[in-house]
Amino acid sequence: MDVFEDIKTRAISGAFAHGEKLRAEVLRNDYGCSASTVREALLRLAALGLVEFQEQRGFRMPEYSQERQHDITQMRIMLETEGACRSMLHGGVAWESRLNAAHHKLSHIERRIAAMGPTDELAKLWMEAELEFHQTLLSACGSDILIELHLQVYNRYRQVKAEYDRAFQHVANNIREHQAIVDAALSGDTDTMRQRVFEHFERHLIPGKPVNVSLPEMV
Amino acid sequence: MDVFEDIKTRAISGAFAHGEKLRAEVLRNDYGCSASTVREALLRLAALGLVEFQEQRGFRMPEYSQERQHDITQMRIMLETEGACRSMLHGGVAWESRLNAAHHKLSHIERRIAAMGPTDELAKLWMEAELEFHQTLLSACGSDILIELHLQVYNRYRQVKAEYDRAFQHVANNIREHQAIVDAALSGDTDTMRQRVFEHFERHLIPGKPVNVSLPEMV
DNA sequence: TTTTCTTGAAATCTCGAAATTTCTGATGCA
DNA sequence: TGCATCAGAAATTTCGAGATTTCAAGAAAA
Repeated sequence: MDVFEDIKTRAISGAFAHGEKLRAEVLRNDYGCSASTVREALLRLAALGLVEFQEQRGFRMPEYSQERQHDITQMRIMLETEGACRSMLHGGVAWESRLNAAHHKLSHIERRIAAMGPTDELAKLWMEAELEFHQTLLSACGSDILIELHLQVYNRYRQVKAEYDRAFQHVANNIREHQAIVDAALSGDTDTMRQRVFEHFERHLIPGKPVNVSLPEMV
Repeated sequence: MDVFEDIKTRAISGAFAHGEKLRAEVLRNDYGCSASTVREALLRLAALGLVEFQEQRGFRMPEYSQERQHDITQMRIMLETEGACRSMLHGGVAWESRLNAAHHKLSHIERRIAAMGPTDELAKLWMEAELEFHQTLLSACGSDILIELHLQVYNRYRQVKAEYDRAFQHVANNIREHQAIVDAALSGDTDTMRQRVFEHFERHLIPGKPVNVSLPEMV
């Protein structure tokens, strides 16, 4: 079993509480490996910002704060706006159809959740499809590093919103907003895309707090 | 000695060649510690993108390519533009004076290098002062995550440009461009800042390749 | 010659124990 | 009581050895 990947999944999907201490000696029991192996995984997660590390004081999950959520959301807006707009310019029809496919898969799952409520199985599928949709959005941007930084920020966002996600009360909005993003992609108008990406994230910002300043004004 | 910090410094300052293999059993000799400790440091560096890691195949330095340089430069432009403009809006006089101080220190070192050539001692001071200047530029932006991602990208940039830096042929341009950025900060005009940040990095881009699209056009 | 297999060496990864540091809370003193 | 000190316990970090995997060179087969 891949200890790193599994702990990462748990850290992102809310299996650990905000601020919870993560002890290698404890986690090893879940994997039947040594504490050193767990420690190695935790160090890598720390470098990605999913876990906090203090020398001689071990590991713990980041604390929740509204400011952190705002900050991460803001960064997602910035990276996804830039990535989506670049994809629109360079992606061509191949990208548009991949985006359409990713959206189709995601919206299918979201509609099932809206209809029958969120089972564990559906929640897992949703997590995968949601990431895939947003990654597809950026996939034709031509910048490896933009994609890499986005994944880092995306994971932190998921971690912060894990509790919120579990309720799936946003699912109706999500369906609409994702559709609006796909429409913008097909329209070819980057200003519209900017607006749609912003609207998708708007409710996770602290109202009134300033957002991006080097991007054109929104709202 | 802090193995992680020291290997990081070496990886950034060009002590290892592009593509060079990094073996824990070899590096341990430089620090008098066990291979596990070195391995731990390398894993953390890999998570930051300063070293590449392949399972069962160890660690190596990233290969150089013009595309990688362009990509990283582009990301620096994006993050520093955004961070500098936000700092201008929220930083106030305290930020302006810190920026001035950081620039004064940096330009002092750069003038000495221009006059007497780059000694090892001056090169080390320059590395520190250059980072401090650019971090000060972003320091009042109000976004922890923007600052963190910028540091990651900055380090990769330094790594890619380590050879180029050593010659210090750009030092005259640098003095002028840093001054121009400070002037823009004091002018209060964010459009000017955008332009000045872009000009500072322009020569590290691949000519003709598209840059940011969600930011206003430049050049 | 080219390809596949074998085999020994080298590199990587995992492990549990030992060394070090931090935490806890009990004791003594003002 | 309030504060400092000092064990003992617990947690963290380091270590070198052993297990596993990859790499490389030569032999065998096509």
